Amino acid sequence: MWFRVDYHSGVPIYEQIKERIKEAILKGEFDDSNPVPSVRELAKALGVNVNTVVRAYREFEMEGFLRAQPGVGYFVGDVERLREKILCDKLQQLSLLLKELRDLGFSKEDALRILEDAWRGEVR
Amino acid sequence: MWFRVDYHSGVPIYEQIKERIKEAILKGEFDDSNPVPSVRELAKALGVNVNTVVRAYREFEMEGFLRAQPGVGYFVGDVERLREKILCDKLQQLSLLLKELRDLGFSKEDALRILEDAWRGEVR
DNA sequence: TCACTGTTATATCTGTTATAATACAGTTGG
DNA sequence: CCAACTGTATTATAACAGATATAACAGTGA
Repeated sequence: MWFRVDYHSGVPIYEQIKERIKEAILKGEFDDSNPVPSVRELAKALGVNVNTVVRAYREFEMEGFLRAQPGVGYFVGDVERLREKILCDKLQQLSLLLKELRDLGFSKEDALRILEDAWRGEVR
Repeated sequence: MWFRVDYHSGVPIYEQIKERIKEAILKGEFDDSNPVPSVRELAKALGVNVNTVVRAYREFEMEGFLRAQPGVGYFVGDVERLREKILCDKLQQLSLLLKELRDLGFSKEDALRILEDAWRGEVR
């Protein structure tokens, strides 16, 4: 498997799985020749219980980003919608965070400098 | 009391207390004539157990933002250090968030617009 | 048929959160 | 001194979430 779970991070395992699967979907790492791992396969590879993977996948399915096909497997849903949802969430976070910084006395000019730095860094 | 705990938010009560006390300290609402409420007083006012308030105060003390004086009460610690620590944490969040937005294909120009909006809004 | 797939259910263990009830010791003002 | 506050400590209990173990059932496809 391309990642490991961290038992000491305080973050629930099923949340970690959702996060990693989400990243992989966004990077377009899944297709017909390289499908989402089955619940048993992923559980075995990560050394966790099947139910834990099931929970992660089912929550993801309810959010519309995975489709379950009983007897066959899980498949990626609407990637573009996933991207838009994440973008929307992060924009809200950004707006909130900036207001907090402003209230803490942070200057707009310094915030601008951090923004420039972010776009200066290399793209993954 | 100037706030209430939310039993249905999923956020532990002691965390809610820490957050509210932190905000009050930052706003300079505590001094000799208006000290931090005693553990029993706050517990009674919020309708929660003393131990829950104790946990909140003790964790805050270990972070250096409250000083316990047995027999007397709790007092605010180094407010400026608290402000700096929070600022540092939020700047890290900002940097991370901006890089994520960039990787999601968000444009620097749109980010700039959100930044302008944040500093345009009213100050608390 | 066989070996996969997802689905469902039950029971159990663990750690965290919160409560309740005491008890002890330090501080302060009358 | 004493009463009424403070913080501190301990023990027991309950509730809940997270994760596990185990098992069974049904759909798919080579």
